[in-house]
Amino acid sequence: MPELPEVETVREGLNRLTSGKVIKKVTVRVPKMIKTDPILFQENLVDQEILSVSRRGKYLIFHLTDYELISHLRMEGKYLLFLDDIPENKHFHLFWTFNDNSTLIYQDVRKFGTFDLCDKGEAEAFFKSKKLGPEPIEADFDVKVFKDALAKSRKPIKLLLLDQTLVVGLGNIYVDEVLWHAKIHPKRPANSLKQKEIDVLHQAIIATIELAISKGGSTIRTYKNALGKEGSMQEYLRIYGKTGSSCPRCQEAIQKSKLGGRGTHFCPNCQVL
DNA sequence: TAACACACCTGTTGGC
DNA sequence: TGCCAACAGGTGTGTT
Repeated sequence: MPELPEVETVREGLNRLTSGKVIKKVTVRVPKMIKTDPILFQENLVDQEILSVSRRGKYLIFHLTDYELISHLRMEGKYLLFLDDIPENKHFHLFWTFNDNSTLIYQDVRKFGTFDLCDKGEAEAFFKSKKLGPEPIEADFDVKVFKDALAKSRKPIKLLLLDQTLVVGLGNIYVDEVLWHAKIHPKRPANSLKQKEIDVLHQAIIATIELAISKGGSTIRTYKNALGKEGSMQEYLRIYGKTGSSCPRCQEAIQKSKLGGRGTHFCPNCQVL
């Protein structure tokens, strides 16, 4: 389940493996994943060079000669590069064959991933239309702006952090982790948070994402990076997936409930509603 | 406009 | 052993 740290790790691998390659052929097996015109998608990508691969939130951006290709991995999307022979796999949905005969493949068991092909310079407008919040880094993520946004909503804090408008990159795993670190119950209304709690939460978001990136992300189910390697952040998770285990802080049994349809882990002692 | 429910999708898991 | 329902969850869309 790629969240920002996993996407960043994939980006790094893709940038290393594909920059400088020129696309010679595109095969799309699942057209519905292409959100712009699938025919134009196949035609326009031919002869395009991959200049670099960047990231905005959980989106990957392939910077091409004349276009910007925006890719979202959603739940289980992953990229694989084959230098020659390609094994048969029913979950391989998109193929880019390069000038050196290597092939980049997009694999996605659930077919949730999306692709948007934009003209050069239009990616920014695409992200603006999605109302994406700042990156969870000190330079972008202003605590005062964060505080003002929280004060305007009665939504449970977990759901607000998941919706990508206050800050990008958090998914179900890291939201549970940062709320545990900040000792905030996931169901707390956003506008009930005190200044000190917001400061701690703000720092927990930055620190958790930074640590996760340095560990290559978390491999919970099927995630692997573009080099086929697993991350190690799952060894540093304190609460996600630990239902019934002792809280590392107070030894109380960790509980799991549903919030917004998502499995939600919390310590009933440290994170009081 | 905000809040919420549900659809998308398929492999895995647990209960019977 | 086999069947079936529940579950996993990021995002878009529809409803209230």
